[in-house]
Amino acid sequence: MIEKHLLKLRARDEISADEEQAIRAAVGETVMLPAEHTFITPGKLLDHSTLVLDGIVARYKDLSDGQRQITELHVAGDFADLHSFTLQYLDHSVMTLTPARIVRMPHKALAEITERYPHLTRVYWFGTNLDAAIHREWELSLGRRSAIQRIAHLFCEMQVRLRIVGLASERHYDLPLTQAVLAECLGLTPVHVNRVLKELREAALVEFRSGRVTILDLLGLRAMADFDPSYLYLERKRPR
Amino acid sequence: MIEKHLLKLRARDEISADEEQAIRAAVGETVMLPAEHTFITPGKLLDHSTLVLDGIVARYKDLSDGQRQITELHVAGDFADLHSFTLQYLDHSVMTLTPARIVRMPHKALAEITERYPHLTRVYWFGTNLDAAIHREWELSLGRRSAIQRIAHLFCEMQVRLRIVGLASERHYDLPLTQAVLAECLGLTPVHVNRVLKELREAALVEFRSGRVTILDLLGLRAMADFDPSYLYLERKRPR
DNA sequence: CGCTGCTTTGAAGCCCTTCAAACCAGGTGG
DNA sequence: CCACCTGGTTTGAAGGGCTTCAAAGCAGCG
Repeated sequence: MIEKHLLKLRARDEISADEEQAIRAAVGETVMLPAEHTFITPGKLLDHSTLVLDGIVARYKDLSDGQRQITELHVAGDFADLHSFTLQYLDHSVMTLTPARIVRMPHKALAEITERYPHLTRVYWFGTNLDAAIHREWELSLGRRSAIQRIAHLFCEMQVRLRIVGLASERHYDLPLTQAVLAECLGLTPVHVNRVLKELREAALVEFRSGRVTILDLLGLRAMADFDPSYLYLERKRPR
Repeated sequence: MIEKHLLKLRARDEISADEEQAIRAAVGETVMLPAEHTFITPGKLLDHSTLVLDGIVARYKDLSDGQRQITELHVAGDFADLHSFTLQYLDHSVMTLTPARIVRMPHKALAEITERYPHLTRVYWFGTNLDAAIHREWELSLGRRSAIQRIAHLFCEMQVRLRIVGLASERHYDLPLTQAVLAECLGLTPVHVNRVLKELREAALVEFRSGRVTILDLLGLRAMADFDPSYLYLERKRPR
């Protein structure tokens, strides 16, 4: 059930059998959420965090004129809102983009983990810092990368993140999003996303069709995007 | 010495005298850094975090073509890199924009805090999550706000953050940055920042001259920016 | 088989960039 | 005490990347 979450954690640190057991004990029952469903809104007091088992989930912020910016995509194995444990309420919304399976971890259970499992606490603190690192990389994309670079970069990021949890190969993965949703991730209009996808296709770098990404030239795509995966913290520099 | 740091913490949570003492005991000597000095580079293993006492510090990321995006500004009272405690190395650089006074907190000392002061641990975890919230708001600015809105928003944010630590009044604060640095925060060119600053001045919303911000119309400025300070988590919804 | 939501394409326009140069203030040295 | 230098600011003109508006094409589905 939480296998993908464990895969994600173990890609960055050792997780003992004890710790694994603590995690398993902390989560509730599996819940199915429909697509396009906003299940966290800004300012609402929260008493649990949401672990994604399946499907794609987005954090987003709205402007008062209705414009929307997605600030991070979440996939199987991710907590969508682990930061609500310390923040209590969030500054953004969280919604499903596809139908999704989730489990909830009560903040009470998280509090117990922080009392009894100091290493696991640091692993989860690390987890929220990894989300922040992804935010920073998106700031760089939104601020300085061209449209074609932004799209290429997003496809590179998702390939790495999905690969960790066994949902991507070197060349393929499912990403069942519309071009309008991509536009909301990338600070672009749907029309322009469409045009740039065509460019990427014609440059034989990557194809995005019916919710599936096919990478035609991984190195070329990474070069186009100026993609450096180190912000995903998969390299362990030194064991503690 | 760390008074502004305590002001920042106490704006969001209670800090006991014991905890205050623990913080004071954890920091080393005051160090002066010159302006324009990059003191943290990506990938470098770190054994301490940096608390800013004075001056302005920036986190930034570079593209290989030399373009730079500042991902967050830090002011007196902020940790510039508290997240390095769990991350060990960073995905970005950190530099002084002005001469700065800092103190270092060894990760060893932070580790002891996490063992002996569970509440203070959560306060610091909260602190890194607050940085992430600022990153998200900047993603929204970079992705969806116009140039004039971005600048207005940054001035609103800095007014609130500096006010907390006693460095801003309702209408004035020092922000000794060049227009080129603002451009690197906002994903714009220096030329365009200049033009938009003129617009804001002529609209009688805000003036930025010789490193000082004068807000002429706070409500108008906030309306222009679609500024909502709740992402800075100054509202305590419920005591724990 | 027509509806619905998504994708694709075209044409026009604007926001911001690029390139270039003038302006200005503060600091330095003759 | 002014001439000079330097880094930052300001302004102009031209261009381009992305948006806007509009409509056609297309695939899945009841």
